[in-house]
Order: sequence, then structure tokens, then C-alpha cells
Amino acid sequence: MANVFVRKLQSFVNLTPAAVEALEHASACTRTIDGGQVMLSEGDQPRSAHAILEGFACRYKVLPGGARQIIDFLLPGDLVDGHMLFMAQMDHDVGALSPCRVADIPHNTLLTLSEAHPTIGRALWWSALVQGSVAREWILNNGRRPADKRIAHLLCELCFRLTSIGLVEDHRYKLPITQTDLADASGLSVVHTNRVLQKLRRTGLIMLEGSNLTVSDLAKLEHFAGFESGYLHSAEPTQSEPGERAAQAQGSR
Amino acid sequence: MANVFVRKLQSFVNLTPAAVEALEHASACTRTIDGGQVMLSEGDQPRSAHAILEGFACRYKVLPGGARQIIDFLLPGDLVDGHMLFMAQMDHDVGALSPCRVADIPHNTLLTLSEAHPTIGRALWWSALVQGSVAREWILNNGRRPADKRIAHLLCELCFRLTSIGLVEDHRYKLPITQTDLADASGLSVVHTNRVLQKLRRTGLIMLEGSNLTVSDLAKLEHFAGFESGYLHSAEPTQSEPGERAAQAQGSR
DNA sequence: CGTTTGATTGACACGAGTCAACACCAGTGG
DNA sequence: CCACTGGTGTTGACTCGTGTCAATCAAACG
Repeated sequence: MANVFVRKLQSFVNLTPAAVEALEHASACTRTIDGGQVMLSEGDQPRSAHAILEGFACRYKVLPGGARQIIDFLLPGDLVDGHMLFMAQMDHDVGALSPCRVADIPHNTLLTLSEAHPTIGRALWWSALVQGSVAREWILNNGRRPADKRIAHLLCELCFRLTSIGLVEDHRYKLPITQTDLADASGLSVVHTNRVLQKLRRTGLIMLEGSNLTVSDLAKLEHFAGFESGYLHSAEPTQSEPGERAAQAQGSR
Repeated sequence: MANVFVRKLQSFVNLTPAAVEALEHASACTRTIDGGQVMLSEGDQPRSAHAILEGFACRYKVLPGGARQIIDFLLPGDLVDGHMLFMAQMDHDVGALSPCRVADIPHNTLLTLSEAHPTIGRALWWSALVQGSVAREWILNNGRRPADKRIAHLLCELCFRLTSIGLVEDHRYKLPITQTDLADASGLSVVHTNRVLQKLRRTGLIMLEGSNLTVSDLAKLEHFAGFESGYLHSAEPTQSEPGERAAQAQGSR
């Protein structure tokens, strides 16, 4: 019933019904953003927090030379700038990869809610911890895995995260991401990324038609990539009932 | 007067005198660990939090093949496992790089203190946010900077962080870190790390005698590495009085 | 003294980057 | 309706940064 954002927080911490309703109410004010648009820039001092309800976005940093490194992908349910509740200014950019619908929640509101409902504050805190954990895994992935496993691992992570919000259907999910994005996320060049993807397809580990990715044998891909979902600290153990969750996700607009 | 850990939290959030005293009291129970020892392993479920008071440590993850990636360096004042207040189990290892003195603070105590002194909870939260921010910068550094700038950037970060706790004296600081560690942190091989270090020395950017690193012209090194301290979200702007801070640090055992 | 750990070298191999075309498609506008 | 455009994917040829292997050295240590 609640929106993806609230449901995700719920999966972290057991929110009281009152807290859920308050959050739901607070995140009612939404806004859409075109794909390719910049949502937040380095140095920004937003006065409200943003949660993604629909669409894909990403954090990234840009080097003087123009090189870009994607730091994290932001999926429906993710809190974009929770850290801005306390920090002075953004230390990275956030851009929409596809058209996005985001909820705007004023910092005041969020802070007030956190005091009224301690579970909310804890959920936000937890969210920050998980994002940190994911970032650490990315350091490992980009630092010590060869290109093919690196990209495979990234795809596994996306698959896992999308599954938990019911966006994977029949082993297939939409990836509104260009090969350039994939390259910038894994620290490779576009050309090499292209070749690696071809190899993954030839090997039968993935199937790509346009922006639709099919992973017929997830276990095989995960084994190849050395993927273990522990670092995502998801509430549900690996063996959850994806059906039920998916149904829930579909149900809420 | 307070210990490094408390002082660092203070630099994040303005703790009340009562909070400072409570924290100081809570972190009075210390313990020493030999260099090279493992402090925490993946899967551990510690019942107390650990703060480093003296010595160097690092977070790292290990791949099945044996490859190791260092995720972060832990310096005096750093909270090692703040995330374990909420998470089920460690998703990475922590090892001491040099003999360390660490404070053990039971989770119960820390949680109780957080409720009694809201500023403490906020300081811990902030600490998690900063660690996340640092991790994101590492992703950029290891993903998009060439080997020489990568290592230079790492050295800049260490210099900056050590300066803020008064461990840099006369442009020189102790680096109890082997080239293997440096390699594992920057995602390079030991051999190449060695050659890069030689180049940095030849260029006059750094001076290495044993484990003592001297950076005579910090501005030059920072410029070369493209280092900007913003991501460390340090309270003090770049132009602080290192003299005073250093004196403080020396004073407190 | 042997032993061990860390630093250093050289030779060589290979993964990944770069450059430059070209193909394909969706818009877009004349 | 078709030419033109820009973005994305795909290729090939070539270069170059890093990794690997193996040997040597230096310092620390029992």
C-alpha cells in the first residue's frame, strides 16, 4: 500500500503504522525529471531530501579531464541525498538515467518525523550504512575483479536490488543504461565494455535485447561474478518469495 | 583533554560537555593489538564497538583467488565498526597495520548514551556518512585516475587526515604501511606500486625514508593528484592552525 | 648466521585504452 | 517523404599501461 520508498525503509527497520503513515504523507509531493537531466550538482545545498519512486538515476563524480565515474545507481525506493540532512554541501552529482518520479521531503519535515518516530531516524541511519556498504563492495569490484566479472557483478547487484522491489519479471529486467554508463560505473572504456558484454552474451550468461536484460541462469552468473548479496544487507534472505513481493510492488501504482 | 576518538566526534558535532565526559568515560576501557593481527573478520557479530586511539588499521575484503582490496585506512580517532550497532554481521575484515590501542565500547552503552545525549547519536551518524563519502571518493580514485595520481591522491588523503589529528609534524608523517598494502588499497600490483613510488620520489613530489614520508610541497602534490579535501567533510577548513592541534594531540597520551 | 619480510629490477605478456570508422536507429525538420 | 542529425552500438588496428614471473638485495630478527 505504501510507496516504494516507505516500503524499502520498512524492510530495514520495523516502522510503526503511525510512522509509515507519516512518511507516506511526507513523501506525497512528487515531481518528474527527464532522463539525462542533472538532479543535484556538487556544491548544491538542497533544502529537501529526494527519494526515487520511479526511474533510474546515478551518482557520479567528474574529473577535470572530463572522465566520469559513476559511484552508485539509484533505483526506485532509494533515498538520493539522505546525507544532506547534516552535511554542508553535495560532494558529487546525481543525474537521472531515465525519466524519474521523485518525492521531495523537506529536511525540516524529515527531522521532525525522526524525533517523533525514532524508528524513522533509525531507518534513515540504516539507509546510510547500507549505501556505505555498497560503496565498499564497489571498491573491491572495480579494484580487484577482471573486466568481465566486474560487469557481471554489477549486473547481479542490479538484478538483486530490482528483484527486491519487484522490478524483475521472469528473469528479465529493464536496464535504461547505455554502455557508456556501464563503462563509467566499472571504470572501463566504452569499447572494452562493449566487447565484454558481447563475450557475456556469447557465453550465454546474459541476453540483451535493446534495454531488456534477461538472466536465465542467475546462479551461474552470480557464481561467475563471485556475487554474494550479503553486502546489500537486505532484510530478506536470498530465499524469499519473490512472487509475493513482486505482486506487492506491482499493486502500488 | 579528551581522547582522539572523542575529539574527532567533537569536530563533527558540537557535543555538550556532559556528552564529552560520558563518551570519554565509556571509551576508557582500552586494549592493545599487535601489528598484523586481524581485529574483525567477515561474519563476526561483535557486541562492542571499537575506536582506534593509536596505530594504523585497515578495512579490507578478500577474493576467493586470494586477491585483497583495502577499502579504507583507519587512523587514530576513527570508529571501526559503528555500523555494527545495527547490522547483523561484518561484511568485511579489519586488520591492524601497526600495533594499535583501541577502545572497546559495548553497544548497549553506546546506544544508551545516544538516547541520553542526542548529539552523540548524531555524531555517530555523521561519522557513518563521512565514511561513506570517503568510500565514494575511493571509487573515483581507483576507477578513473592513472596509477601515479592514484597513489598520490591516497597519500594526500592520509596526510590530510593525519594532520587533523596532529600526527603530521614538519611536513612529515609516519606511514606504517608496506608497499603491498598501498598496492592493495589502490588496486595495483606491488611491482607497479613500487615503480610509481620511485617515480614520485624522482619527481620530488614525496620523500620516503623507511616508513617516514615527507611531503615538502603539499600544494604541488595535491595539485598533481587532483586532491580536494571536500569529500572528507572535515570541520576545519583547509587553513587551520596545525600547530595548536598538534600540541593538543601530543598532550593527550 | 640462516631465515624472513619487504623493496627493487628486468624481461615479457596481456588486458585495456585509444583512435577512427561504420552501422543502426529515432527524431526532426524541410 | 526523405535528407540530416545525434546518440548508441560495433569493429579493427594499434599502443601502452599494468600485471606476471622470477631473481636479487637489504634490513630485521631469532
